[in-house]
Amino acid sequence: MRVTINDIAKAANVSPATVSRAIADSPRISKATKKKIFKIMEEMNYYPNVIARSLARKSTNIIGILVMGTTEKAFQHPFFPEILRGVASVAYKNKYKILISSVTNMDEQREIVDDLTQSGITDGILLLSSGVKDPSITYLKEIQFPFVVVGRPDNENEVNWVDNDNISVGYKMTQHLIEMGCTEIAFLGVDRKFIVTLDRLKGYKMALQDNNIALNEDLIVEGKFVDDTGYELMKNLMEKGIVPSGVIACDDLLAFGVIKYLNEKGLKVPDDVAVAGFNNVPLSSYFTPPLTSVDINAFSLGAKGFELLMACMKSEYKSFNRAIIPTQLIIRESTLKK
Amino acid sequence: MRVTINDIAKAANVSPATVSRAIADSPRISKATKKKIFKIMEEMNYYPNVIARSLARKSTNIIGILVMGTTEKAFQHPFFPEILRGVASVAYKNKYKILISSVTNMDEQREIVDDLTQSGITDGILLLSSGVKDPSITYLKEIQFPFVVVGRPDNENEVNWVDNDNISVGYKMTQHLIEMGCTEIAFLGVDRKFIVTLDRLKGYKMALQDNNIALNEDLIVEGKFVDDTGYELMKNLMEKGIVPSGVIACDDLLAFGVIKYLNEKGLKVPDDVAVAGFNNVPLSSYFTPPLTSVDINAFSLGAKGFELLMACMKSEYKSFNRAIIPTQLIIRESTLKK
DNA sequence: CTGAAAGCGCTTACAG
DNA sequence: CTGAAAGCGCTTACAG
Repeated sequence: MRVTINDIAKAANVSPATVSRAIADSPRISKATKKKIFKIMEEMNYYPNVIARSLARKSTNIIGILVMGTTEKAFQHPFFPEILRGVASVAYKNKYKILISSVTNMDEQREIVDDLTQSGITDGILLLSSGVKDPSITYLKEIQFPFVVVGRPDNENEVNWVDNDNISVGYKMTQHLIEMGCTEIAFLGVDRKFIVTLDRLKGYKMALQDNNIALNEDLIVEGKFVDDTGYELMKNLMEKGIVPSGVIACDDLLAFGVIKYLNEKGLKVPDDVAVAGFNNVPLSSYFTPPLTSVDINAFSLGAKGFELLMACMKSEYKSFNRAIIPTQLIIRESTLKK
Repeated sequence: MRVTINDIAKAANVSPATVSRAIADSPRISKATKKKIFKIMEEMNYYPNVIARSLARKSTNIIGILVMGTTEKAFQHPFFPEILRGVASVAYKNKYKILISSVTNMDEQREIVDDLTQSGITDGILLLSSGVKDPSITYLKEIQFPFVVVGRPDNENEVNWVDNDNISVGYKMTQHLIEMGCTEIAFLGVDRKFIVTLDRLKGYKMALQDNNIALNEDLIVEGKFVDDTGYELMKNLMEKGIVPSGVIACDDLLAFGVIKYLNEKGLKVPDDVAVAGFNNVPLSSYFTPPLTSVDINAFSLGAKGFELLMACMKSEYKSFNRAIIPTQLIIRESTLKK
């Protein structure tokens, strides 16, 4: 049998209440008593049962993370583990545990959100997805359950969220390509289900405008966001007879496919076509040529997201907080035209 | 206030015990009573409190996953999310939840294992690491806590584990390179802390022997397993004046670095040097040239790992089970010498 | 087929 | 500074 708080109480000649208070380091217990209790706990190898504690406290110190993996590739994207590392690092320091669920579609997500919130297992939820019109967000707001979205949601003023400034991210990259002399810049991988891609596109458009470059809708290509379909997207574009001088892909993985296709067509990157991605995956620096990208600081997204969630779980005052994580444009050979 | 089993009992004019049994679909409750109870549960929007249930049942239906991320890069490796997907998929079907912890060293791992096992939060543990002389394994065996290791541990006959046959994996790849005409084959990324690298090395040696190729210890290079240090490892090797005709790297990430270095030195892959990796990361097919690798079926590793763990948590009969997940050699241009 | 009661292992308002 | 008691919301052996 495992040793309980009652065993400790008996051995220490105090009440279970006193042991409980000693563990919680209550100022109402004398130092001497605490010391005695801790000694006995040590000797008897006592560990508090967190389930019992959770039931009594009506709080578990567990948060749920929902990873929306629309495709396998999305889930394999290195930026998820990075966000997770960020969350875990802050959570660990604050004695929180992390329950993880990966979901493949919105319906499944709603089901899991339902379970996680109603079963009493989690104190708060972190949504790693920023789907447009996300039903989970509506629901979580409705039941007033603490949650934070990593990724700006569409109702941004009524939700706690953390994200990069993706408009600025798109702007910076476009500006960079323009400075490299590109005028016909294709923008690949716009996925209307993901706000992040729409924001980056918005930044792209703004940069063109600021540089008096006319917008050519043909250069904007919809497609999956995080996937390895860059090859096909580029192929489709060029088979329409369009050969841009620069290509911005919404994710590095797409950019790799783009470069592969260009290589096959005998076009040189960056001299014939400059190519850039976003999210700065670890391999971008090893690609041939090394890929220009934007580091989104996924670790910080996760860490900050958890901080917001903690605030949200603790505070009795309702508010909607947001946090913007800075990004860095990482210029590599793939856009450095001679 | 949330609605409890007692509220349902009152509304249905039965005892809480009956409601509890109805939820558990006990055959001892009449169909009529069940129907009445379910209807009321629905109406009152009742969800069982899993914490209370866990306390009463002394079992939580939560498993803990420990990801050993010795380096950031290791954690970012696409094969972790893939394993996780596999675990999650089977866990979800069986109504298990997943608690995830990432640890950066063995001491931290022990601490977390301690917490996870003693606090009563998890019913079983999945270790995603196969460190040599892992203290957590020793401990888990000692306290007889249900656990499974993904990756063959050194005391393989006293532990439940799932893994690929990494000796065979190393053998297959080496054999392939030999068939491509390579005789001087370098083997990069042997990390004595990771059994998987030692096993692959063993397969390499066996293949050489079977083909009557003398082992040249200079061609075996120790290094980090999952990291982007391939460039340096290859550089060190060649600066000793060694130019192999084939290179096998213990992970695709290393192989990418190797190819980058070879490119810089003006050596053609595969014609001058054939290069292969392991683990078949998503980008391997997009690399220039596309990289020969071995698919380890990470999803299956995870799924099977969880199955073993379930068996281990449920069975009253002690046994040590293992599962071997098949692998596929994926031959791409990087080793296809003309 | 159903219920009363004890129990899971904690916490905490109340009382002293 | 400490304790007795009630309570968190379930489950289950026992009894009928």
